[in-house]
Amino acid sequence: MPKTPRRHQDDLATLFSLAFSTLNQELHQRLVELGFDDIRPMHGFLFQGLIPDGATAKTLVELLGISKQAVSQMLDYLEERGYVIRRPHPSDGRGKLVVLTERGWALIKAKESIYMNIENRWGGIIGPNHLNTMRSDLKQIIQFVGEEDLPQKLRPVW
Amino acid sequence: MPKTPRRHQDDLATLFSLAFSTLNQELHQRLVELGFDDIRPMHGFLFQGLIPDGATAKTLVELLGISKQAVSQMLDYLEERGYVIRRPHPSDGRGKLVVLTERGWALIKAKESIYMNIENRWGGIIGPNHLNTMRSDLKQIIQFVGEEDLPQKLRPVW
DNA sequence: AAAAATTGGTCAGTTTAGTTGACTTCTATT
DNA sequence: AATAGAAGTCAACTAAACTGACCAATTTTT
Repeated sequence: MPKTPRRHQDDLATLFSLAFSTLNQELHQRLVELGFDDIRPMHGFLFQGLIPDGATAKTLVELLGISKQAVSQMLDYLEERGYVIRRPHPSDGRGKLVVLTERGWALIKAKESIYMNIENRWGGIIGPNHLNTMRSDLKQIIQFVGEEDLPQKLRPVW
Repeated sequence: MPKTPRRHQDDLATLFSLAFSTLNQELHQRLVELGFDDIRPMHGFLFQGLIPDGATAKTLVELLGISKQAVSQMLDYLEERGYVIRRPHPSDGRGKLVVLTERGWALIKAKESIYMNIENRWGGIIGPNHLNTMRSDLKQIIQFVGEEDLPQKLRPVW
């Protein structure tokens, strides 16, 4: 009896999920090698919200689509480890402005360089044109769906 | 001062994540409408492992990339709710064979029909050719990476 | 200008979904 | 027959989200 190992399906949901997982595994593996061993996948989405001039927790809540308490906990974690600092908000006494520290910026740079490397390699597999087409197709779909279904929150994770 | 709402980035990781999230939100929203209100996203990957003739927990562990105890808990959950049953394994007294019930199959059919509908709509946005190209490009990349980095586990979530 | 409602954020406790460790039963290897 | 390995479960723990209650500052209403 031939051993036919169970293969993953090829519906889009599975493909997106595996592609994302692949990217993230390599990213975080390399970040660990560079000394960023305390960063979890979800943090990446938060960091993007802080570029370039920081953000309030409120903004991050909207971006991530999670509760404000969850965001606050993530910020505690990242502040303890020196990636961000919370400063009083310049114009709103209730709020705080979260900004990147030097270490936070170093992480961003490292992330960008790693992604660039991966995308180049992927371009080698399917060709740069296909990769660019994929990117713009995905952007189109996400934009379309985002406009169509305003009520539902579009969050980076499920 | 113009209100410039924070937009998502367009690196591939973000795009994959948003695309996946979009698919999953619509899928689960519709499943709830059809009465499948107790299914969580991760369950989908498990169900795929049960098509067509069931599987052992061991196989599911390899497919999902999580601990066997976690798989066992998921199976408890799904068995309680009538989606699967655990039968003694026909040839290995230690093992059990997990198979889909009628309700389990009904869920699979519903899922397939919903995905087909979504993919058709997406084909309308970027064109069917682009959608097919995207699918085959993703398959190529995942296959390539999977062969290259054998040690690391390729799991459907992070 | 005072009162009321809203907003940004935190504190505390809970839930969900995974983890590890210890164990039982059955199988495979000597 | 003895022992090592594999499939699966039980129990306890952890990570990361959640909800509810609350405080302080701001904005709106009267």
